[in-house]
Amino acid sequence: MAKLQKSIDKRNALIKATIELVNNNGFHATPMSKIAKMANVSPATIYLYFDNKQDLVDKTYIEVKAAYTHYAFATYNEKMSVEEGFKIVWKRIADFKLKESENAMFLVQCDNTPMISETSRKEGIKHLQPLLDLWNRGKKEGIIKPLSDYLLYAYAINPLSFLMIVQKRGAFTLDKTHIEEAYQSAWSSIKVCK
Amino acid sequence: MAKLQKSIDKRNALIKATIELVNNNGFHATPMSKIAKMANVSPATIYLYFDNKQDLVDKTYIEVKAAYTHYAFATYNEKMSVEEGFKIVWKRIADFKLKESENAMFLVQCDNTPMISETSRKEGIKHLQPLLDLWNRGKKEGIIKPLSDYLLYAYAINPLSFLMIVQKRGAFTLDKTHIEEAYQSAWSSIKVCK
Amino acid sequence: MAKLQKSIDKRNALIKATIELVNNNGFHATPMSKIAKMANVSPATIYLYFDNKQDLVDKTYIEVKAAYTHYAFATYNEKMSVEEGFKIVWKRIADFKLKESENAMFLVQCDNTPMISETSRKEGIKHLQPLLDLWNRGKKEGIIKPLSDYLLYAYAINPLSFLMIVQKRGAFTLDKTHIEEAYQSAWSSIKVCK
Amino acid sequence: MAKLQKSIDKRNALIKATIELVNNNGFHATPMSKIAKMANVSPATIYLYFDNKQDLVDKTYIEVKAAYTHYAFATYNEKMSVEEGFKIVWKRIADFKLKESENAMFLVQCDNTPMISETSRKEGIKHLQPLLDLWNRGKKEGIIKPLSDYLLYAYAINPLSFLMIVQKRGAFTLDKTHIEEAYQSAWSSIKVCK
DNA sequence: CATGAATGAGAGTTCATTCAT
DNA sequence: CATGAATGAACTCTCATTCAT
Repeated sequence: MAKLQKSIDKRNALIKATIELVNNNGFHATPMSKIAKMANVSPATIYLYFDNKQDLVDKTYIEVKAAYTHYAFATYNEKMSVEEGFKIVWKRIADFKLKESENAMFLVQCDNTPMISETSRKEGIKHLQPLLDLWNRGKKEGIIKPLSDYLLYAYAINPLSFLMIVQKRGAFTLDKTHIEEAYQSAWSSIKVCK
Repeated sequence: MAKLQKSIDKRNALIKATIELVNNNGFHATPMSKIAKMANVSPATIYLYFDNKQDLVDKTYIEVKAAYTHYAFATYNEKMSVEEGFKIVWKRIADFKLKESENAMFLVQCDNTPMISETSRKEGIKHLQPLLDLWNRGKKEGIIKPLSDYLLYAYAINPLSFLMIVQKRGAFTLDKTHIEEAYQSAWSSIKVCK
Repeated sequence: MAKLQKSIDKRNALIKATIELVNNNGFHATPMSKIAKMANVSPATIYLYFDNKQDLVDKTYIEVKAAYTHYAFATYNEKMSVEEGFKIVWKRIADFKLKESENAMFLVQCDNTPMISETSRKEGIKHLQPLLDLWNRGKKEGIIKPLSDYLLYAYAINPLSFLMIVQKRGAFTLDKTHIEEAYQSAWSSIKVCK
Repeated sequence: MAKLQKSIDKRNALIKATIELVNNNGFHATPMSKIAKMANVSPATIYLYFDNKQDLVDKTYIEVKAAYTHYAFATYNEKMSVEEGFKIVWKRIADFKLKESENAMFLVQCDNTPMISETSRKEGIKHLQPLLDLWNRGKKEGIIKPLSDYLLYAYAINPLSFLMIVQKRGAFTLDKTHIEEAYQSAWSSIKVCK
């Protein structure tokens, strides 16, 4: 029990170190030795928990992606109206990107870079289904524009990633007003104009 | 003169090879030796044109970014109405992302990764000024929402990058209808609703 | 007693695993962890039975060498005539090399490689004494050529190792006829021609 | 020209260092770094001449094997009588094993160990053909026993390897008399007794 | 007696960069 | 101007060995 607990701690420390270092340096500029050092273990220890570097970053990706979607849908349920449901999910996503920006930055880098294996990428995408279901419902009810899910995602969700990055780079600070404005832009880009 | 010409060819070949290889493998998984091979020069020759690897990728970034903005504004002039100007620029940007997707992909990877030096990033951003000017005009005329430029960019332009990536990954194909729909979403997210 | 029994089983399993893995991969390409796995024990357990890797392989060598010589002389006794005695021993050795080829291969690899410590090598050689005694008797009786024991061994015994190896590699299959021919060659190379 | 010469020198130095170190320590106990040091080059330089460690040792093997057979047949021609031809070749082989014992030891280790790739092993075996041709001639003429080539090799040639090893270990010194005795044993083991 | 977890040291290999030509 | 050869430094990963349990 004590042993097992300790193991999970080390695994978590490794995942955390991976996120931080990859965020700052990129995948290939992050040596295993630095990850080990930051996690306070020997380089060899990493290989007790992960097969190799690719496996480490893949598993990190999947874990962060799962945390992301879990957070996004935590307060949502399918009985909400489309507009309310979207608002709730959108706000939670915005929250995640701002409050857990380390995690969110990591996902952005993974999603825009050839550093994640294709299988892990697909694995990570699965958890978004509830949002796609919500949109389908909206389309049927004539509330959401009848667009491809990719287009809806591009306009309703993806801009938040961009905003998070520029904020992280210090060029700009997102405050509550901006969030509200962003939400309005998101909603107006996908809702059916009456 | 002949010599100089030859030099420019080599430089161009190096830039091109860098783009292609970084697109497929990422910055740090792209060795100088491969770049040299693809450009049909010796590794040592790279250092006649660029200071080091960072300089090579920085200069590549700036050159591609300049080509991008040049393309974006090629048919625009400041006497156009705000709506017309935006439409023209937006369509040119969409065009660039689809037709010159190698270049566009490269920019996306640079912009979402810590691989470009901060100075080069700033250097690359300057050329977008005409679009910001257009938006300012639109705000004054009450046509564009009075939002931060970052927000406008996030909703009006950035989604195109996302769409280009998913298309590149083969998950989705953008046709003319999608482009038109995307434009409508972009415009409705930043225009003032009357 | 039960505990001791269990220990001997583990020790034997370790020796057996060592032989098999070293045969297939060589000494240094055989990690302790694989030996442990094949013997169904923990890597740490090996160190309860052996001081270190060198000790493990040295003790394995001595054990196999002892088994080899024990087998060779099992049906021999010193009252036999020189020719009969040699024939009996030679046939037993041939038998061992063919029937216990795993063990025999292991000895060959040890004897042609710097993997065994010098002391263990000397330790292993001692058990051959009865054969040397037989030869000395033969020399005195004028039946065996008055050659150095090394020469006698080289021609009378060592060829069997070579034949075993080529057979193991699949290039060639030794049948009863071959064995008889080999014996004739062995004997004619050391007996005094009349 | 000067460049090319220098390259060949380095390659030769690497081959030589490989032989010496593998002889003393075995394949897997010979790190590339030591080979590099002994050859007075950087570890990275090895990879300009060989693909990897396996390739280095394979190519070394083939080169030494070629030198061995070249030496063996240098003074032989097919018009010699079978007995004379065999004697000449046998003596040359004995010479090689004693005078170029580093090379010969290396071959023995390669041939009794799973360190050489199967393809290289086969490549190395080809050059022995003239000896097999000689034996075939001898069999037809009724001078050589009608045995498998493997048996002939086991008794006529292979004992020399054993003798070389024990001499190298210092247990025994081969002088001219021994060589003559060994030759007689070799010849009597394969010739047809009249 | 037996272990799984942990690790320091070192393995093979790659690569950005330099330099003699 | 252009190069192929060379390399030191750093990379990922393995392994013999130890130790708390």
